[in-house]
Amino acid sequence: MASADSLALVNSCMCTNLRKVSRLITRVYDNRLKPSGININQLALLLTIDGLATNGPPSLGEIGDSMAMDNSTLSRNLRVLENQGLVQLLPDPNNRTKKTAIITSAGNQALLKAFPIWMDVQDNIKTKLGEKGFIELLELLHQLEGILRNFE
Amino acid sequence: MASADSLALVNSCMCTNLRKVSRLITRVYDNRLKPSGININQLALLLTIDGLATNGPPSLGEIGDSMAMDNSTLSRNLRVLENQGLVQLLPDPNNRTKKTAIITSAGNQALLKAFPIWMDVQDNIKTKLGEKGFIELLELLHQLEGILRNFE
DNA sequence: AAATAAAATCTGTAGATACATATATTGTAT
DNA sequence: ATACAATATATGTATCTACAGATTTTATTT
Repeated sequence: MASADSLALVNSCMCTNLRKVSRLITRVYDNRLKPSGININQLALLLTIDGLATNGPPSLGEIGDSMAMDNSTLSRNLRVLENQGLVQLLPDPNNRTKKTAIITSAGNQALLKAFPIWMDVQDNIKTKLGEKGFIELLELLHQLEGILRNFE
Repeated sequence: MASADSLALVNSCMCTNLRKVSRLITRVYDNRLKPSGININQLALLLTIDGLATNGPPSLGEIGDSMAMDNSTLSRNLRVLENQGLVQLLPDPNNRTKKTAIITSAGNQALLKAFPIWMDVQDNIKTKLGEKGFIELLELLHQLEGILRNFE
């Protein structure tokens, strides 16, 4: 290829940039969340389960849809939380192919311990990026998410 | 927690959103790139190696820095490319602790095969998001990258 | 009612990610 | 020149990611 242009190319790739920033920001959040015993992925899982629980415990499918996470990935990620005693997986009484997830009291404790740390990191980034840029970035990510969810 | 708020919370988390969109966009790119034999991570690696090669083959450390990828991760990702015969890892003659990476002819062929596909997906997303939004998003990601690289 | 299709979850396999630690080399201080 | 510190890469371990295919149950068709 053309050596000189390759860096400019990869620097303009939406996918590569998202992956890179995703790596960077995950390290920052995970590092800060360490004292809480859970990482940002596990925090997001717990919050999603909690958020979807208004009409009974959500099924794995619902959780996976909400997080845009492959069901096989979700299955294994929930296994980790289950082994840590933070969630419990129960069969759906109305449909034996389905399984539902509920947060244990230990899970709720982890959530409460992680929350203020999350808030602190989030605010820190918001300050550094500026409120306007922060909101703009979230909005663009939501737009892109919609596009990618219906990509051909 | 407060069930109703949890979804709003996770929906406003910069890290969670970046991770989610990163999953989604990686699936789209990887799916399209399948005929080329390499995925978007491998394409980014090859382009970075190529881009850094202006003054001789780059060391693993340089590549990892450029991609904001942990060196242990990079080491394993390069192993995959090496096993596929797309890159070659050579000892640095000036420093025996260092290793440098060069792209093989098979690697260049993969690159040339992947490039038009990459361009097509990239243009497709740019059209759907709008040129303005696309550029804005890239700019905000670059800003955030700078912030995260120097986070305390 | 039996056969077929569809849906939900799990497993096999493979790659991506990073922290902690080990190993080997280079650089520095005494 | 030797001892010590710093640098670069690799390995152990664990988690995250997803495609393909298997299994079980539910829904539909005939």
